[in-house]
Amino acid sequence: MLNCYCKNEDCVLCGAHFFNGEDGASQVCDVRGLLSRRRYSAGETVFREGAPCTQLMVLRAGQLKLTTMPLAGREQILGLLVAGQLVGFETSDATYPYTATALTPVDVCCISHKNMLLVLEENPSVALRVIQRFRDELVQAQIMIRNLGIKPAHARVASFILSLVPVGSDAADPFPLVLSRLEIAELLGLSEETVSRVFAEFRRNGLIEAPHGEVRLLDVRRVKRLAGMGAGETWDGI
Amino acid sequence: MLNCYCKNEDCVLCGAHFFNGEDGASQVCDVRGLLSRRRYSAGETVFREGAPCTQLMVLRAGQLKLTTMPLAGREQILGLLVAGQLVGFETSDATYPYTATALTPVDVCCISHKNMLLVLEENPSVALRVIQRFRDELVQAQIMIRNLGIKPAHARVASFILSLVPVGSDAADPFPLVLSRLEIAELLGLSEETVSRVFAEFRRNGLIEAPHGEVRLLDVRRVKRLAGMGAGETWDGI
DNA sequence: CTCAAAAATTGAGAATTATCAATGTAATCA
DNA sequence: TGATTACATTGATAATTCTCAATTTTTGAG
Repeated sequence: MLNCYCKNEDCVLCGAHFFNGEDGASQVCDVRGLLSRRRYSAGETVFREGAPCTQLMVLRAGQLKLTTMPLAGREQILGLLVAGQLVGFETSDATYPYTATALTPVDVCCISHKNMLLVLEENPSVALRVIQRFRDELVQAQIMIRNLGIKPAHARVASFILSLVPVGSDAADPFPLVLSRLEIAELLGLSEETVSRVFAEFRRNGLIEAPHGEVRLLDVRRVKRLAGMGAGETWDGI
Repeated sequence: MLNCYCKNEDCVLCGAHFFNGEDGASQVCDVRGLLSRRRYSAGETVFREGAPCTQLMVLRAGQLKLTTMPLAGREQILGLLVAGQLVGFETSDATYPYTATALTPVDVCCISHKNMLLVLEENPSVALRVIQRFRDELVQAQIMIRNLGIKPAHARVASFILSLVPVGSDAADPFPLVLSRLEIAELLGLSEETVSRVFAEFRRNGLIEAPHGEVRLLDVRRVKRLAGMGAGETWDGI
């Protein structure tokens, strides 16, 4: 039995998956007391860029957006976090390098860096999991770099829409869209108006339906083709 | 005494800094036999995107660029690696997610993933170091995202030039530029011509000198101001 | 339910950047 | 050295995207 708040199997800190040894349930997690749980409602700031960073958090439920200080009025969303991801790892200057804001109601497990070090030192498998999470985030960031660097507006929006499709769901089912047009723009490095226009164009061309707060893919093939499209390839020939 | 190829103190795998315990030199690294060393000359491909990924490498000397498969003719450089950084960590599908090319003569220490796992399991402090490296790379990637997302061409080029200044050197000293204009363009998400024009403009305005293969900052203040500049701020008013 | 506020859409014109094309310059090799 | 090739610069034009402004739609409060 696991002495911590988390229930599901693949919590980085305390899921059975992580703390149990090769032989199944024989090893037991003992991080009760090290963990605390917090909840935030949609729109709340979880932490602000520059604030002291002393806790590592595991996102248990909900979605977060990470943003930097606006530069010349514009904000840039650095990434979105979903359940299972880590945030707030120790920095060289012990301050958060970005602001985290809840996009939906959010549930996090917190552990102080000091305690996290103890856990890591005693549980090599946890360290491996943590490394794996960071690697995944790095891969995500590299995908963003690629998108921002070479893709024109339609392709960015198409990629973004595809990235929203929940894993294991039928691509034809509608899915929720928690970001506003402005937030999508901030994520994709575009203006709000450009995002709106691309959505309109996709709708006109029968690629998607986009009632408020959700999206439905009508033509996955074409959206995928657009998403992979680099600059210079024609749009309406597809 | 350390039984491995690496000599300097902060090698992730075998530097004294990493393997020795709190009490100094009492713990000894024993990774001889696990490590192999490889060298590449400038322009050589270290590994190619999609190739089987079985080794973790520590860049000992030189610089690497990481690129993805060109999309519609354009390549995107995902990042540059300098001495001390890790590359080739295990992926979910056991293939490299990008191509690594030597920009200068390069020297790497290699270790198989299997052996790396052993090292990580036995040396928690190595795991912490590895996590730290990944976090640093993630921070780097986020800086790139911010640059690509919100900065106009001049600001990107200015940031790039500033990022080249070797740490601890006088900012007024010239420093080498190993990337071609095209490579800079691929890194910054611009066209080769735009990069060339911005360099020309910087030169005309007395901000830099840029003889072949190197750069020298003539007016650090103004370059810094430009680097921080977002879209919409005027350029020639500075 | 109605009104006020916020978000999304649409249009027109301006700014930035890309593309195409030509020319200049530097490095390389026989 | 001269020829060849790659790299860099510059100009003219086109495409993309942004900005500003005006509407329309949606949301939430009372």
